[in-house]
Amino acid sequence: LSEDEIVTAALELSASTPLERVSMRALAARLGVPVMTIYNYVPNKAALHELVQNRILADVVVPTTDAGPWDERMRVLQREARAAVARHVGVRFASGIAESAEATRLADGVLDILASAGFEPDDIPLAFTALFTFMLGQVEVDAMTRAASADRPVDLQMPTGVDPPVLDEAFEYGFDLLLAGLAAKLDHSRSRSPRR
Amino acid sequence: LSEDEIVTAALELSASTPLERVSMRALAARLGVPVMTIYNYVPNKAALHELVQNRILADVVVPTTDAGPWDERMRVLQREARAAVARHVGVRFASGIAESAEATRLADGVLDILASAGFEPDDIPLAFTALFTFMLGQVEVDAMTRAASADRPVDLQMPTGVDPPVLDEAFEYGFDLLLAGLAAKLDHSRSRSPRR
DNA sequence: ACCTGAACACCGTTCAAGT
DNA sequence: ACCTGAACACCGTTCAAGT
Repeated sequence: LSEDEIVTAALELSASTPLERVSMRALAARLGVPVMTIYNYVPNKAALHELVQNRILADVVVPTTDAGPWDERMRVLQREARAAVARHVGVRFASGIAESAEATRLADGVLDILASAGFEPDDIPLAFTALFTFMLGQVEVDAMTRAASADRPVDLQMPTGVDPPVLDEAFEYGFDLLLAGLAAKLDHSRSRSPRR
Repeated sequence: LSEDEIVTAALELSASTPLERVSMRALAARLGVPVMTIYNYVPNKAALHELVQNRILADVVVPTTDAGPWDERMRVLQREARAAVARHVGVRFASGIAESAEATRLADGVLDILASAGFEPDDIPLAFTALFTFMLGQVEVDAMTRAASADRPVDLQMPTGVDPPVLDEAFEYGFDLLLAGLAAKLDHSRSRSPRR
């Protein structure tokens, strides 16, 4: 038994029940070990969730500076991050998002991209938070949609009938709104102080 | 004892522990009744959460059409909705957001505002989802921040150091990015088909 | 009808005892 | 050292029995 096996088993179980409700007992059963054996590898459930989060985000790469214009790099990064989370059906990040080293790595990636784009130092935390907020909401919306279509075929939680197939498009749409707004701020601040 | 008293007690308890972790037993203790008595008024915990959500959102008003330009009405609505949720420390909306009648009312309000602004029918679900996603993320960010500052004074979950005081500013900033982007789409579609 | 005690089927985690 | 059974202090909810 190893930490890796435990994380893998947790992810497997989270395909059929939300990770937050996978019990240590069920996890142990899956692994074929007594419950308390898990505690030799993982101090508690919160730590397990952090390990799972690290695993999920580990292979999201932050595009290097030479990979294109800042907004394209941002788009790629966010798209990949969202996909990595969405790939695991029962995973949600409601709490403790940045106790994980990988989440910090990605957040730093976003900050680097913003810095390389030339944003005013004052704007960087604001821009970061806007992108972070949207991303968090998107992960939540994705999870809600998956939960809804697991229960009943359709019947989404949005009143009009915003269909699930629209969701990828909606992500791009919303994200583009943010990026376009940020690009406009950048032009504006550049035209006011042309040097640097 | 009444449904109202139960909801009130749940909200009171959620000031010190996250609503999702307020137990029926603790709620009963607070009300000074045996646990099972609650079940005469509320079928289960999920229903209770829905009632709480309705209570919280009930006094958020959707600005009427004569209350100003569409983007200003949208700003007021979202600002008020966020404030209503943020007012209750331990409340989060991760799951089942639109089982509540009040949430549906507000969502319909957003859709009406978008329609009154003159968006193309195809854009409305996308614009709605973008705003909804951001709002959901904001509620989550607010809750995370409150949880973090309850445990330890500072030490936020964002890497750089996005301070809590910045949060209101960040909400306006991100929301403005979305609104500005939407306004631009509106201009664009108007200039292409000038009639209507 | 409305109420509620006891019980059921769960939780995460501590702790002491085993090798 | 590593392992783990038993126990503790909880859960939400069902069910049967009370008025």
